[in-house]
Amino acid sequence: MVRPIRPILSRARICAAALAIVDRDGLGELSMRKLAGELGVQVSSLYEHVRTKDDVLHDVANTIMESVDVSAFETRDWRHAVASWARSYRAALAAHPHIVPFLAYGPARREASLRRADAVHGGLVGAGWPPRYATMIGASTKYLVIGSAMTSFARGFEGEAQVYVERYAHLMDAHRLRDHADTIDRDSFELALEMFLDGLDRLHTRVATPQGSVEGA
Amino acid sequence: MVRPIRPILSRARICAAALAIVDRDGLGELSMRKLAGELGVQVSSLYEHVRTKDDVLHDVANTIMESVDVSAFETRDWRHAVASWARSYRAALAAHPHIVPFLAYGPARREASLRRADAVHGGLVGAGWPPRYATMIGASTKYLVIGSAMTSFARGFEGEAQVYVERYAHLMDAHRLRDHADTIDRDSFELALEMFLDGLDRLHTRVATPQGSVEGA
DNA sequence: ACCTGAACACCGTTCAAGT
DNA sequence: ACCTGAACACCGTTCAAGT
Repeated sequence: MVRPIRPILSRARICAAALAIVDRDGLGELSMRKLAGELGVQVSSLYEHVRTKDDVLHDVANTIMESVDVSAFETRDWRHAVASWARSYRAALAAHPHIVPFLAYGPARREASLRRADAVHGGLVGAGWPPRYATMIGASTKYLVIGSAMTSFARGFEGEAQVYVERYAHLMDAHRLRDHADTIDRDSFELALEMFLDGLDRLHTRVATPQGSVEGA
Repeated sequence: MVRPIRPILSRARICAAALAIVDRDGLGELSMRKLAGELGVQVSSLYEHVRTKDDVLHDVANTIMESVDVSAFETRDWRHAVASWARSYRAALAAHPHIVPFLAYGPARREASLRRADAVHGGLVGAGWPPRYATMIGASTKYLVIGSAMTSFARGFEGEAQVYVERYAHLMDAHRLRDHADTIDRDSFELALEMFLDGLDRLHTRVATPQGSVEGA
């Protein structure tokens, strides 16, 4: 292998390669040695650019979180904003199911997450929600998205489906079953979101301050 | 060390010791060697009783899931049943926060989980919900519990809190902050649950079959 | 500055051997 | 049946050394 004049490695290249491995092989299959191998480099070279494996995963998680769209909070339609944020959030996780456990587990001190949280909170307060409720609505919505992502994407990598396949093998094949599970998951998420928003709608008329009024921090 | 006449090890003892380590040191700190060490035994002895480390963790997860109370579904008050199931479920996870990532990630083919799922589904159908809605309500509630457990218990082991502590060190100490975070999490969970149930209440009057009528499987 | 090669202290799991 | 001790093929991370 020819020694390159310019550096092979960079933080961004390492992050991209790590995401590719996680997406392809799963979170448990990511190792620094494999990562180095795919980049055509020795393991220890990675440590010139990243502090630790955890560091790499945080980078990956940050990248994914950056694709979550919170722009709808710039309007005053809080209901639509929460719904579109939640759907965008869920879609971002669905695009990289294998990393969800890390993303959900790790503390939310990732920059991208904090910035999104600010947008959500600000948007809700701007729409008349008291700050305390804005915080709770943000947290609740996150629960729904994370919970949905965890339980639905976790399924199917191994388990559950097989149980039903064995039991009802004559009824439907695995492929149809997987599609069915995906539909149930999406529908359940949408139902929860709609019911939650319906409930909030009625609460809003009781607790919201008139729009435009100033709220204490 | 004296060689005992009767067996030292058993599946139950291994499971109990594993849970103790996970609760005390965290999921990442559980290793077969440490487990063996605490049981006063060599690593390889464990493999006489369990097939794999994953096997041990599934046992632990099953134990925890067995403490979830679904007895409220024996009544016809579906709203109270869902609420008390959700709270019991969340409490069970709160009692063993470190294992939540495993519990949430692993496919739900654990026996205890499946039996609970049956009780929930049956109870909702008995209360007049069409089977399709019963499935979705069960899934949605699970999302909320898992999401709440993941995001709230994940925080605090490292991260987030520290950020605020550094920033607002003069405002409050870490202890008060942790309490505050716990309160926010509980309140957010309760808000989401109430709003969800409020939404469902109105839906119920539109889609439910008269109680006592027979539903197709 | 960037990468190498060897080493350290760990893993989960297996297996022949002892009692 | 139950446990031991050694081994295998892995980990993440460090560090002196090369260019």
